[in-house]
Amino acid sequence: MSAHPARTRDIPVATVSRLPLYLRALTEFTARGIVSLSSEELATAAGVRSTQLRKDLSHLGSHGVRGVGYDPARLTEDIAAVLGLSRDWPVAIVGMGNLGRALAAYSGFATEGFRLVALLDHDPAVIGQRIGSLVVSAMPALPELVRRHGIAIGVIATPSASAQSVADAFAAAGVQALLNFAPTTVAATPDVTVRRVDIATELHVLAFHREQQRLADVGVAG
Amino acid sequence: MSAHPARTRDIPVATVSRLPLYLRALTEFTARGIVSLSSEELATAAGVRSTQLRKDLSHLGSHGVRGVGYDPARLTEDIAAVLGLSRDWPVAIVGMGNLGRALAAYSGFATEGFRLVALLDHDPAVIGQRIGSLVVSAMPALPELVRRHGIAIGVIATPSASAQSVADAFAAAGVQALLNFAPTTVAATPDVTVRRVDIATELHVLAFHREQQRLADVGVAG
DNA sequence: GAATGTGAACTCCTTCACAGCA
DNA sequence: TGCTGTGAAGGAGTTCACATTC
Repeated sequence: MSAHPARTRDIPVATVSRLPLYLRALTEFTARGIVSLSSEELATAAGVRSTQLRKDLSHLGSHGVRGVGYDPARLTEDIAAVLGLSRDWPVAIVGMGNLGRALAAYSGFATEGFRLVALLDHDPAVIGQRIGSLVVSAMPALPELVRRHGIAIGVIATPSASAQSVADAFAAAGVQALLNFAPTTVAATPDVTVRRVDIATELHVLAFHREQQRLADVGVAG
Repeated sequence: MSAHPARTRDIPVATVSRLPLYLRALTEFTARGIVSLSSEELATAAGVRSTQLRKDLSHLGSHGVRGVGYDPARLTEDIAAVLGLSRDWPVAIVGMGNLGRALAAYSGFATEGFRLVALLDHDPAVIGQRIGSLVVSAMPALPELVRRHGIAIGVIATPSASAQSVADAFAAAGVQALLNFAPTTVAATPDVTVRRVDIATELHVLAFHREQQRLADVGVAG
């Protein structure tokens, strides 16, 4: 195994999940024509501390200049490379309810290497419908769609009850990266990465924080 | 300050963010008529280790019986109380694009104490439209809506460019818990809790994992 | 005997302090 | 002098091992 300048291995997950933030902030700076940038400026734009940013970048073999700062264009390229954004990432969404349709129309899929190539549902009333430029397929078509388009990422936008069977169907078809919007946990083998976007949980956490604040206020007052 | 059986203070954030998972799993067990439950069973259903579950519950002053297990109904109440779900949480959504509309139709808001009471947008073409049982209001109406409905949680479903100003408007109106769906970081004073749901970031993290896998495979093969 | 509850060890992440370099 | 890059310290969260209780 040879030494590699930007070994993308052993980068902490916490760091990886912040790289997209840096990328976005960098895009804005680049658009404004900025050609040099301090860690302090970039960190502020991304909503983190400058030490955090520098430590994160150190994991990917840094590209700043001491006493000067960073070149936004260069840094953008380096981060994009680590995230694999130079490749093409075909995406499929299963579940064409309100959320699925909103996601299908979501511009975030169109940018940055992600490309929506298939929409699926198991409801015969929805199958065959045209949503945007795609036609909704039936679930049995999944393996063929995965083969044809090289689908790399599967999005689960079904109700909880169907989430596990959809995850299983994706896994069986060879899709090893899943984004689960259903408010439930899905089990998967270790070779499949599952990330959860859980709106109800976020609301609960917010409620907890407000309740804490209220109790603290009452405690001080009483 | 008196000792309190379930001091909801100093519960780790990580624990709080798992409580909703336990709550969901418990709901299913209760629905099935289960009256006793081991930490192992509940943990499996929630997708965590049993030691993790027991440690989490220990932070809220546990209510299990050694050698026996937990009473789902009792545990549900205790967790719901910690999360403040016995209260009513009026929610407002700003931004009636695809995502905002999907969220407005999202059933998760209806359940568990959350109640959608206001929809807002700054586009005159959208203001006055009826979405579900609500009519879209203009942004200047926000303070009045917050007062009238006691809005506790604000949802930001606008494009990135507007996210900060919407966050500021919520804060100025006294809403101190925000859920931000815009793919950007919003700044807020410490008394305002902001949580981010970032779909693009999740996709990026998944892409990174797949890319890692691919590189590892190539490395082994070559 | 069986399962909970928890101090202690361990791992992971963040922040600090400062060495290194233009 | 100014800002990056990083070892070391500190803090947070998870897992382990086992004492505790029914």
